[in-house]
Amino acid sequence: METQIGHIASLIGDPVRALILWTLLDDKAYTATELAISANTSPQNISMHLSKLVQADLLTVERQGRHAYYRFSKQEVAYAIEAIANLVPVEQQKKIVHSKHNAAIKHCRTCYDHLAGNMGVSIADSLLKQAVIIEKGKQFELTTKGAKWFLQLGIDTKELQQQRRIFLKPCLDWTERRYHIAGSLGASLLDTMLAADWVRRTKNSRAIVITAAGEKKMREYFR
Amino acid sequence: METQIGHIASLIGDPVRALILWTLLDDKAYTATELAISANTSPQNISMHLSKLVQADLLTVERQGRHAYYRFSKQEVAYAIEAIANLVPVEQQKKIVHSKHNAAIKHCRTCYDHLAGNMGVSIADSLLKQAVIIEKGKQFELTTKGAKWFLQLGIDTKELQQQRRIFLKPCLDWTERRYHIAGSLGASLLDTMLAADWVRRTKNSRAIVITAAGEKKMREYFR
DNA sequence: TTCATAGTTAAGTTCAAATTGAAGTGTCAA
DNA sequence: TTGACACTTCAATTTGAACTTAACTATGAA
Repeated sequence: METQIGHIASLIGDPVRALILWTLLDDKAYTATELAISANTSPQNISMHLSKLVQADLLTVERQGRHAYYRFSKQEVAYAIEAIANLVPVEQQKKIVHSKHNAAIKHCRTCYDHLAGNMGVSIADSLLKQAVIIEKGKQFELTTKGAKWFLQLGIDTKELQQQRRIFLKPCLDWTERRYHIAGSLGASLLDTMLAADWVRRTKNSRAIVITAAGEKKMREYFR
Repeated sequence: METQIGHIASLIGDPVRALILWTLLDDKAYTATELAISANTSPQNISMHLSKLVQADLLTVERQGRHAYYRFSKQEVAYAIEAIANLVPVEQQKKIVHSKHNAAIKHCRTCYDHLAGNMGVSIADSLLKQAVIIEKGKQFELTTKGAKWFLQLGIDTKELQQQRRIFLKPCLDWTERRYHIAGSLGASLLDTMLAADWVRRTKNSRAIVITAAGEKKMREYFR
């Protein structure tokens, strides 16, 4: 029995696999490529790791066409990971608080040209909280503080406002049923994040993956 | 955070450390040497592993004279290990049942010259169940089947019965408040187990440690 | 004091497991 | 049918962590 426990624990213990499991903690299915990006490793390597996790029945695969979707095989896997997370020494726990928020924004999609899904909604929330934007009636408005905030990211809001396209508007996300930022401002926010490699597009789908570097930066800017 | 989880999991994941943690699961304190014996490795090596576990705050040490007593630093450690144990595939779960019994007999002592404590009581129970011995009034009696059983272990019961010393009697263990096997039969059972390296005496105490090999054998003979 | 024991520390070796590189299978779209 | 893509497999390489050998500290008993 000790042997089996050791085996399971060592599976969770590898840095790459820990990242995989952490990513899957939102209980959604991810493709091998998505996981490779978020764990920052090669496709061959992620494939090797995933097959080990499947063999130990921590994960299951579902194959659809040329994609392989990986997810937890049972809830108990998440429980075990949370129990381990619970052992992380207190000095290092500050990071957990942010990470929990992170976990919530892990799954995200693009809505036409701007960020939607959990992530888009979370970003909109954060910007409202930081008074970068404010709600006016059924619209969003940029504050003067907000203009400076976007300038930090290299986004010139004055220039965007002169374009013909609608500058800023709330967009209702049908999965979240809450608002996120659309319009030219939302689009250039996404462009900036893609350019800075905070997030990457996956081919053939509207899914977006957050890179390791992006996670840090987003914590900084969106709390 | 993922990194921390990976770190903790890899600490649990090492075979030797998994054995240490499994041993400590009864929530008692063990010395380094006791743990070295039950994990079947060298003192230097166990010391290295223990210091890692202490540094990660999974264990705490208490030093008394020249002994170092190790125990879980908090209950959460046991929870995490149980959560991982919970992930062991069903085909391999049969072993758990035995192991739970095992955990129960892990802590044991000697009573004069025979096995007492949890282990002594468990062995007595097993021998009664297997009809190696039977209860007659307030005494134990060896069955003919039992004589053969002891012969398997290389113990000649006929010879023992001719000695002046009392052959077989129940002995009440004050910690367990239940009976175990004393008399010359109990003594030679312990001798045999020591000779076969199923268990070892620790110096300076009445404690007895079960070796890895002993665990297997005892499962075989005592179920 | 001397000797044995419990435990730790440090340097060197060994080995298993992650990674990389190269190549192959199957799917989808032009 | 061709090429791009998603994923996997296999051999070759690298590397990090466990283990070993050796030496040292501290406690306790003769």
